[in-house]
Amino acid sequence: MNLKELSTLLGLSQTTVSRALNGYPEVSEVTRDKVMKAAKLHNYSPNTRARGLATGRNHAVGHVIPLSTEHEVVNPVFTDFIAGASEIYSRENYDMILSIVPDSTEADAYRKIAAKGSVDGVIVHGPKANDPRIALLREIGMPFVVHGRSGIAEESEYSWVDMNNTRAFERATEFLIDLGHRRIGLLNGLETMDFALKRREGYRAALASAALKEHKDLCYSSEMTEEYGFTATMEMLALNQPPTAILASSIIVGFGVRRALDTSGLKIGKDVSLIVHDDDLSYLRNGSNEPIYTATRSSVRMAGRICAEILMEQISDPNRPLRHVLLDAELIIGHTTGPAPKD
Amino acid sequence: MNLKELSTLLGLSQTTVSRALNGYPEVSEVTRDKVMKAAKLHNYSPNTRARGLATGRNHAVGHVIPLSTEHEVVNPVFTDFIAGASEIYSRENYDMILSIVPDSTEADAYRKIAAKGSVDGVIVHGPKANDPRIALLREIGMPFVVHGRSGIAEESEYSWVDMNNTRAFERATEFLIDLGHRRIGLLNGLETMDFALKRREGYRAALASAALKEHKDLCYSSEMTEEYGFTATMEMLALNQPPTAILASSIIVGFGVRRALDTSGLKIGKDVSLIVHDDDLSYLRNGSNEPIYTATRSSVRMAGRICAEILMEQISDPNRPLRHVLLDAELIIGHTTGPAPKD
DNA sequence: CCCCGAACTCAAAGCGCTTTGGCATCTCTC
DNA sequence: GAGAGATGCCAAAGCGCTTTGAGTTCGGGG
Repeated sequence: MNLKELSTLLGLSQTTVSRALNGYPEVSEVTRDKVMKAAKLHNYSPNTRARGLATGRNHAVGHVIPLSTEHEVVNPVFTDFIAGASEIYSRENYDMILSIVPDSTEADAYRKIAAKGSVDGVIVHGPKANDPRIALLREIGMPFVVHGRSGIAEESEYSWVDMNNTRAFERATEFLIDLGHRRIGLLNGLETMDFALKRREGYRAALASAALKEHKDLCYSSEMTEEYGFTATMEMLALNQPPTAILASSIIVGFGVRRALDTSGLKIGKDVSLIVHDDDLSYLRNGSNEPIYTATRSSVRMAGRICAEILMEQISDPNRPLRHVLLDAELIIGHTTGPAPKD
Repeated sequence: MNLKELSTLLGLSQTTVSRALNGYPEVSEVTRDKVMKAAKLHNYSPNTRARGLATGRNHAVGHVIPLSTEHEVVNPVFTDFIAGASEIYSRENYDMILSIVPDSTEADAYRKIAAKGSVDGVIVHGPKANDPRIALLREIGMPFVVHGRSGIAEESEYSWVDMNNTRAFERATEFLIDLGHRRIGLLNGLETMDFALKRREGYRAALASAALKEHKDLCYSSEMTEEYGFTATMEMLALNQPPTAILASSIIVGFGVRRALDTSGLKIGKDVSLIVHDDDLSYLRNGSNEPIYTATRSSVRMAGRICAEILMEQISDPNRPLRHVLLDAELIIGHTTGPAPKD
């Protein structure tokens, strides 16, 4: 069923039917009603391509996922993020187009997306420490929102939604220091990524203000897998002076830490304390009533919602001022932290 | 840059340029070359909407994710699946459109997608025991591939890619029985889902052929979270006759089981054995060299690739015969199983 | 030297929609 | 009762592409 068919069926012109459906005032309520009913009855939805072609609007946004050899953004965090974003999209009747592109061809991919004109805006995932995509998108002139930030310099020049990574990890480290811990391991994410750098800074700041020095052999940086948590922890435990506390960059890494401690016969929260960062993932809840892990928590799903909302805003009116949202993580106390053991 | 601009720039007609770009034989190699170069230089990509309108082909496939109150398909398994699928899509230059729709309006959503004509085919995720979507899509006449199956009756009438869930869980159960276990807990997924039902069948079959009876209080069914694994295990351990082995439907559930055993001071693989199903998720690897958990393993990412490939086939030639792919899970032996403890 | 087919190229139609500008018809107002 | 302004509807253009059917050019055989 297309417009033409529907309109001949109704004995009206295409114009009138189109206007009726799109809420233009030039059509009487009676007619509009008739049209609406007929549309529903015959299951008519305007063809998106044609509509897009005519209006220049796609009702679609793009999520470009760099597929790199070193870092996979298609991860559980990403999943929850898009779950959040799509809540907004479905409300606004927008489609979400996912392109997973090898990061070698990423710049091209963005240009191509712009040229193909199939989306009205994009969301940038997993910004690196100094990410060329931002300049690129500004140059192209397509509305975009970054999940995270990239470098400090021009962060006022694009819209972003970020968690306060620095503060979160600073706070977590302070908490451990207050508990008497002096040797604190950091299982960070890949430090090519902006968020990981910021977390590192926070960790460092807390140590510094307690006049503690950072030990190189207690600081790890890698893709955030369970295996990583396990291996790194085992390595640290084998040191002459193993850490009494560990800060893990995700709950999955935390699982690995737990396994390593179990394997080594150490009691979590007693022999070794653990704080994880908890993205509040729907499938990896940190306890339902009561938290299991002591954690810095910030819902990535929420971040997805906010990003999407800002992008919608930006699309509907490109002249809106840029938006910057900094979400604070809360420190929640679970069963994996305790006072530093005396030796 | 659009076709018109590009062609005047080259001093050629739009037809010629279009043909040159699309590989038609009516254009000389010299011309084609010039056109190609210019297109690359000026970063020209044909507008997808216009192209779609003209050809009726979108170069896009849809993934419809039912968002239900009881079951979230946006889960880590889904993530790896689309990572696999998109490997194929990006190779074939297809877009992936994700729609997350409330499952109450799901039927409508499919009709609407068909009517809007923005995709050439769809992949059906998370089929329920008897899923109406399949009949619906056949009626609509849009190419589709199901990840999983739905009921036994007409499974020859649509394309699907599934894991042999029944066999996998039968084999795992047999393995535990061979180790001497008699009380085997099952932490299944939601048994409204087809895959979970099939797993249950396999479990049941193995028990039956060993002349063991199924204990209701050892069989759980729920969304596959860590919390679920923990809670259910704690409950079972509190029984008069707790299980000596547990079968968990995912590695995440397995994490919960591990935590429950730790909490209870029980040694995994000794006091209680554990087999998980391992979807070989990139972020939740079951060990890199050597498996950690004893598991039935089948790569969901691979399933994604195969689904996508079949769908591409089906789209390019709707008359291709339907395809049915049944992937067998391998049983891999990790450190979480051992002979049943004597009491 | 001419004609014919091969090799190219082109103008124009059409995909399904929105939107501009215009045309009836109808209702007031003076 | 006529002109002005609403009101409700319509025809047609145009979005950027593909594709049909119709040229145009060129080289080679008769």
